[in-house]
Amino acid sequence: MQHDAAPIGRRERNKQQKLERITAAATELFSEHGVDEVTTQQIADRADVGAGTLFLYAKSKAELLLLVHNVKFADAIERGEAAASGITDRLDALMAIVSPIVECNRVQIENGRTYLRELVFGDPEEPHHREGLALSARVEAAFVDVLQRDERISAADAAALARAISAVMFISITATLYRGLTDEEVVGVIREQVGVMLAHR
Amino acid sequence: MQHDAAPIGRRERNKQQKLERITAAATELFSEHGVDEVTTQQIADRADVGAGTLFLYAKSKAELLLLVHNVKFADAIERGEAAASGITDRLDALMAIVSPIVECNRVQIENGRTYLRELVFGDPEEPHHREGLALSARVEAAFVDVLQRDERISAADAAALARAISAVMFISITATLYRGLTDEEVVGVIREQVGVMLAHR
DNA sequence: ATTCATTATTGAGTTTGCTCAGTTTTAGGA
DNA sequence: TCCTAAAACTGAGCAAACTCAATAATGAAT
Repeated sequence: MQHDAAPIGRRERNKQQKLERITAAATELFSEHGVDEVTTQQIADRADVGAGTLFLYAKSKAELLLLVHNVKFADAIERGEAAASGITDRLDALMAIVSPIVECNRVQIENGRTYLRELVFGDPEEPHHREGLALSARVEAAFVDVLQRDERISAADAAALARAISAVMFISITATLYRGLTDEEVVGVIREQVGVMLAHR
Repeated sequence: MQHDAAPIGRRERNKQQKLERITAAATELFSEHGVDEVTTQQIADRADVGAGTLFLYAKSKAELLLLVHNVKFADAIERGEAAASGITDRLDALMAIVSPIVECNRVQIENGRTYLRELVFGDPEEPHHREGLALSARVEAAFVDVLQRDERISAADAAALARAISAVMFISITATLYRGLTDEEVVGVIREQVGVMLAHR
């Protein structure tokens, strides 16, 4: 055996396994109980690592949530991009991107809110945070793509509009004001605002 | 003496004085060191009350910041409203409301970010939070006022646009991405987005 | 003035995210 | 195989927001 040319020793393999156990533990516990109801100790226990070890793999509990939730966010974006490409109406296409994102951040509403909060307010130097920001950028790029189908909209204007749409989406998903609404109602609130932005264009 | 008809006994007076001491202590310490660098113990000490007493007057450290910062926010809004009323151009008028708000939340950037974060993510049942939300509503109303000067914009559209502008303002002030910008640059970023929203209207 | 129910205050104690000094494990050279 | 430096791991301990059982102050009724 061991015909593996890659420099992967026991050490590297162990690290990888630990990261996987931690990720799995955090994913399960967060989605079952919500991020606020889970202690880092519980995660460490289930991952079978020391309490301190956790923080070698993610610098904070928030980073741990980013690590876990980025996967779901990325999936939602992918679905949205695919859906949008098949829709000609601009507003409908934009909302096809928005919808899965709203949904994915409201499956466990506390987690979604905390995730987005961390994305805006957390430390952007941390690796999982960076990945989350990259995903956000990808969403804006998708908005720009749709907006640019209309050649009357300049690149600069499309970029500004995409930013504004992102801001509206963020607030509509996270604000406590909208906590009681259904996913569809939140999407409706966003659609209304985006619709007005596009009016006469 | 004591020709005061109001039912204000020693008890009520003491409570009022304590609240004032706490408010003063929090205001001074927060603005001098930033909310994250101040402990509730320090505030209690300077206000000359027990550590537990603090939480009878504000349910959390965040509520304490809301209590303190609401005053500055209200002042900024007032100035903005006054300035906007003397400006005919719609975009300029909107930005006259935005500018003081951006400024006031960037005097001590950490406090401004935490304040706005708490406004969106905190417990809206708490009294000082409610007041903050009322101030936010007042800002949106001011936006609506300006937008409604153009009778081609329906009431519903004005309300939707006002919400969107608020969202853009929130993100532009708080996002870590813009941390390095000057106040003027942040205002510029907002102006660009609001300008595009209003284009062709 | 005395009693006493109500309200306000207190600070020691709890919880929990996170740190760090000490220990164990690994890889590779002699 | 043994030695050693570097890397990884650990859990006791720290800090700080917040709680709560015990205590004190208040004011109305007698």
